Amino acid sequence: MPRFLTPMTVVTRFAPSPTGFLHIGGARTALFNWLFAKRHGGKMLLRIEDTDRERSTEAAIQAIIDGLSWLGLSWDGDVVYQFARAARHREVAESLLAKGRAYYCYATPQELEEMRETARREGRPLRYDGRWRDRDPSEAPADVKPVIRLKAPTEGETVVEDEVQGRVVWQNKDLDDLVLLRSDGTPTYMLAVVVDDHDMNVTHVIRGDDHLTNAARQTQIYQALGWDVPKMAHVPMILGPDGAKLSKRHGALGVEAYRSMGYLPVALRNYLVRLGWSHGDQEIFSTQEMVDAFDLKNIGRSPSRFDFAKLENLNGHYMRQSSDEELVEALEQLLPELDGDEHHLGRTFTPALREKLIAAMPGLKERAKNLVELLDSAYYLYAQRPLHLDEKAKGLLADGAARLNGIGAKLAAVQDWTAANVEAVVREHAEAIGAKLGQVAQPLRAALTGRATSPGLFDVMAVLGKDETLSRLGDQLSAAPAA
RNA sequence: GCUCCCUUCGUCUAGCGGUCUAGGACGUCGCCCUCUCACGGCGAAAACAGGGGUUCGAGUCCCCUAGGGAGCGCCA
Repeated sequence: MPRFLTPMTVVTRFAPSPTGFLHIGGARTALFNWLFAKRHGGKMLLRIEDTDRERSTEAAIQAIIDGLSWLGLSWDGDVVYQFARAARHREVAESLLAKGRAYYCYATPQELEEMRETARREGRPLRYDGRWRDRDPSEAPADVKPVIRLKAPTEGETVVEDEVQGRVVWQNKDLDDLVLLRSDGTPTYMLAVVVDDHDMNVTHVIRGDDHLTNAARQTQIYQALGWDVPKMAHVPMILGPDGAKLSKRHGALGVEAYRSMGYLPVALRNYLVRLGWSHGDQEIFSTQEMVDAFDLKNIGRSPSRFDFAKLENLNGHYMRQSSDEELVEALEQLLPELDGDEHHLGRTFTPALREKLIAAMPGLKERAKNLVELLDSAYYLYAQRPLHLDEKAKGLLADGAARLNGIGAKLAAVQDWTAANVEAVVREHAEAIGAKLGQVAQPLRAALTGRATSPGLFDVMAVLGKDETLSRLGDQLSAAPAA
């Protein structure tokens, strides 16, 4: 049946190895796979590559799943655990053996190490020399358990038509006979990926370009098996801010770290999608817009650096865009993740505080770049009297307390405590003493919030309420030396 | 060492041979708004790694050099 009558369903997969957290590069790879699948009405599968039994951990699997969930990247069907498919992998390796496309190799690890060492010393390529490729099995040492190696072509070339990198060509003489099955009968990554991608009907392999060389070797396995090679797209890596490889030491954080730093998933997605991919001059993408616009063609081929400043900017944008309720909700969810609890907020907000937060949120969200800052900037809402003033606030008050003389009584006379009404009183007071509004507003802000910056002063007073405002004012003025 | 990939403002990028005196965004700086800080508005500085070709014409194509990156495991 012609292909155009049976449109191929796009199937992508995200295939992390559970040896650590979901780092930022992996998160972007997952995002790209997810977007591509969504764009084409296909599916994204999740496969955990846990064939390295030594290094795979349950905690890492959980971290990956949590990270994807937090980012809002859902996968289709059940999670596939690669190790569980070992029998199938072995079967495929043996079928290759039967077809004469693979062979037993009895070289020991020590032997291999010597081989590499010699090659290194003599400046030759570090490749397996094929010493068991055509050797008669009767020569096999009885005490060595063999591995199965692919009998790779020695002439001609292997070509990968990459959706991002273009046509990439290797000379077969440069590629050696890779191990398919270890001596303990478990599959290597190289074999497992090919078999799993094939069995899972994966149509598009989108992954980091650290796999580009692997793509050539995997192509050889596909060819030996007589299977179709899926389309491949190798996306450039994300480097640290200094251009160096992202390592544990700088920048290589798990996505949960970004959550703890107060970034919104929607902002991280937007930041990540523009790292390596572009759509003309567009910078801001709703999730739907990303899905509609995403393609492989516009993924660049050069590596990019991670830039916190831009992430912050985007995060600020999405915070301003969020509803007040959503932000209070997000703050509450962040509470358990903050180190220490310097403000004794506990793990949830009291109903009264929640109400104040929502009321003050329009002014607060304009001023914060992440949720941690947002919570901190709301200090004046949950601070206990008497307020602890920071250095700048102390300075403002020391300088301007005198200009506040008498303002308490005027404010106490306000009947209907609204932002507009208190503003009128404060302006009047400033005028009466011959001061500019700022000269009164700043010390007042210091007294009421403990900080030199805050949302608009009259909004602050309105949210605080008359009693609390007057009490805080009284605390600071009575504590200050008489002017 | 060998193989492969990459190289436009500080950063992310637009550019798909002429419309490029190279555009946008973040960041930086200045001005405006203003009770502070933000937000918002306006404006500025800021890049085609270097060298050879090809072409009437090159940021765009080819080659070399330099600089980055990846891989070369019975890790994934």
